[in-house]
Amino acid sequence: MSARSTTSSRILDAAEAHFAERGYDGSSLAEIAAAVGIKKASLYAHFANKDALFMDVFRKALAYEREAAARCFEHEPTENGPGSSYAEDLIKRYDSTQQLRFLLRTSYMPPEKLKASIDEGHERYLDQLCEAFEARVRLWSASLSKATLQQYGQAYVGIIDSLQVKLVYTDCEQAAARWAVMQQMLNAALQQAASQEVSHER
Amino acid sequence: MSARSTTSSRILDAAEAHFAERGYDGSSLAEIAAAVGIKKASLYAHFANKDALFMDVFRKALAYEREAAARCFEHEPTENGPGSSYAEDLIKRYDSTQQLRFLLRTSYMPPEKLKASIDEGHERYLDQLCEAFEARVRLWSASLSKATLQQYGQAYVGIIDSLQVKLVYTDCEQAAARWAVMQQMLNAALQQAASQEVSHER
Amino acid sequence: MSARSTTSSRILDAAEAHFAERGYDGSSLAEIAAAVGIKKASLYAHFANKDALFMDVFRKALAYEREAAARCFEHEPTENGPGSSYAEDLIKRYDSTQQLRFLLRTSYMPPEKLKASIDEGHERYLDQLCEAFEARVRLWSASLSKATLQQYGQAYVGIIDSLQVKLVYTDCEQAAARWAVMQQMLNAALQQAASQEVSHER
Amino acid sequence: MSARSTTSSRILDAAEAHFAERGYDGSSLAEIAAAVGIKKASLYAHFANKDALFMDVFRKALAYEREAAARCFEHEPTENGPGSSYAEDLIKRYDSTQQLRFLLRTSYMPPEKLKASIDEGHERYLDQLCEAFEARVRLWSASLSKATLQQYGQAYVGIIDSLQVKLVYTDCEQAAARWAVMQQMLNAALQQAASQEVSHER
DNA sequence: TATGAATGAGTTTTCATTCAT
DNA sequence: TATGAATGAAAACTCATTCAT
Repeated sequence: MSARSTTSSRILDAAEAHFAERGYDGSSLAEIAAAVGIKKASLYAHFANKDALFMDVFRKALAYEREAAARCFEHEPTENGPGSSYAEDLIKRYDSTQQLRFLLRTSYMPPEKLKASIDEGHERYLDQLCEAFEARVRLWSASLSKATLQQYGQAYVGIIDSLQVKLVYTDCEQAAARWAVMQQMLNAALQQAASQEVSHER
Repeated sequence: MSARSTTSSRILDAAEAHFAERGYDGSSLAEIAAAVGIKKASLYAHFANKDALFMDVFRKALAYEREAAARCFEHEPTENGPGSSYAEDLIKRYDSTQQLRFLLRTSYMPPEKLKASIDEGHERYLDQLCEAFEARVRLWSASLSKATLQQYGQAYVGIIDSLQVKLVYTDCEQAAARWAVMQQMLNAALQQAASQEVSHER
Repeated sequence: MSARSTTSSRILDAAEAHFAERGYDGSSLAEIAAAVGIKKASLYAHFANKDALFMDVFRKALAYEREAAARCFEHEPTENGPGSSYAEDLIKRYDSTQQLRFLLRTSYMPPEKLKASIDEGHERYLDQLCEAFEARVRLWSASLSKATLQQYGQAYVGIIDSLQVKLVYTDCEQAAARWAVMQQMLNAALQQAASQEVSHER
Repeated sequence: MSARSTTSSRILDAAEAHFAERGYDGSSLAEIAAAVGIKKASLYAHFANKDALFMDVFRKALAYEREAAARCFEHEPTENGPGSSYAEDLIKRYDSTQQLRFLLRTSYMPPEKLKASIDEGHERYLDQLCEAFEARVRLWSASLSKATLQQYGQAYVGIIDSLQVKLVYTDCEQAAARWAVMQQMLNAALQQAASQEVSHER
């Protein structure tokens, strides 16, 4: 019924798990097929080749993450600190850690021959994040300069970076702890910046 | 005459470069040997096998990084914010990026079968960092509670994480920019904490 | 259609020939594949690895030999000396020398890492031989003691040993000659034993 | 002091052990060297190459066995059955089993490229055995025909074959048991032959 | 006499991929 | 859609041998 047959999506899941845990080079199609319960040759009835399978997994993971981010920023209550919805959602979505782990690993250490397409996708994600954050900050304080906004956009992405690293390689409790401190720092700094810029304006 | 023969250290360098760029699975001994200018069988006169070579590269890189960190914290001028020496040194040592890239990649995505030893080494590094930072903070403000200290130790490690990520996957200018904001946030938050704890004490 | 595909059984044959002539260590999968007319990677579509192939050849050869022995002892005419059918069949089956040579070589000089399984199989074969011979002797003369029976069972196995050695490493004519003398000796001794035990009984 | 330096003879011993247990192909010079406590390259200061080392071990083992046989037959008491001294000596010399195992393995499954020289040596040994036995039988009963003598020479060699197999692949107790029965059979048959030939002569 | 380093040839095994069925 | 069989390429590793020291 669905556009993608059950087998295809089971392959995507198994592939994601293997790629997340062992990377592109460390994952073999035979093992992925075995995890699905089919034979290696059968994979080719669903995907053109290993690269295509990998890129499908990547596109799916990236799309999911971008949509999650978009949703978070869209509905973020104004009383929360800017970007906190997404950060907290990231921690709450601990069950999708496999996908996140895949995404991180792939974004930062893409297989050489797929680097170009992956980098492009990853950058679009970071830009989206940056822009969404800046938009929230602008709502929160209209007075900040373009340069300052960008600066804090970068800082936010840095915090998300460190959060994801903690989340994926440690656990969600430690990630939550890290977020608590990071958020505090971020907000303190933003307030300071806002007050300074206001005084500057005069 | 030197402890490590020239060929052995050239192998270590070439291996580090390959492992950093392509990971354990993506690197082939044939290519590493070719980069050194020897035949692949000759590698086995210097290293027992691929794992041993990899672990030697890891140990060397880890030892270097830990020494660099130790040196930075030891000589850190008190007027600087805690942990800034190492953060700035990290950015300055951009030439050693290959080693750092290897270290990061390996620490966060170790080859499955070497995971145990690598994790152990990596944790020692993080602990060292955490402790050194806490010691600096204690010098800077003796009044902070144990819990607060630990919290900020974790935050510092998070900042170093995000710095390393930026450094390795973008460039040193953007890393410097990220550090500028991160440092500002960190110090603002630390001052806030210090003043709160003092008021608490009373 | 057949239980074993044509290619698989051709591999078994070629492997048997190589293992028989050069032993486990002296045989290379590349040569076996070449003898079959396939590429060495194709072997792995039929057998998990060299050990599995070797053990399959061993099991096949052992099963064949045990069945041949069982058949001989089952239909042995009572007028023949005990065990003569199998001994003579061994010599007649000169065409299956390759299998026999493989079996002997493997039983007495198993590759170290497969020694356990091979020893087990070989011992079952020797036990079968011993028991079958003892049963025939019992038919021939009911009066012999258990101990004497066992003794001659061992002697028979010894004769089969020496016969096989001669058969495999010289030729069937010399083996036939050896059997002639051995048989004469065996029967003479058996008669002597029978007469002694009878006199003992009284 | 001795013609062969201590190291050389230790190499011969280690090589014999390895070749006896694992065969020519299964033994590596590196392991032999390690067993001696020297490095692989050092072997070449003592032996031209693997083949030469192997042949030296073979020659030594063969010479030892031929001398042992010669000595046994020379001093064999006339009251013993012909060939019994050597058979019993074989069993008594259980400590030299390693050498015997090497000799058997090598004689019956020589490495292809050394087959010619080895076969030649082995045949000389068998001929010696045969002739020595025939000479003893002739002493024991002058009346046997040339053909009969040869026949029993072959039978004796067959018995020695089966004895060696038992000795090397089982243990000396079982070999002794086998010899007991075999000897009984041999002597019974010889007496029968002698009486027949005598009656024939008339 | 001993050895560290190097190497060509060869080993088993894995892998992604193809193709007829 | 699934698979058994086949394969070229490449992987890690071993081995006997050489040579300068």
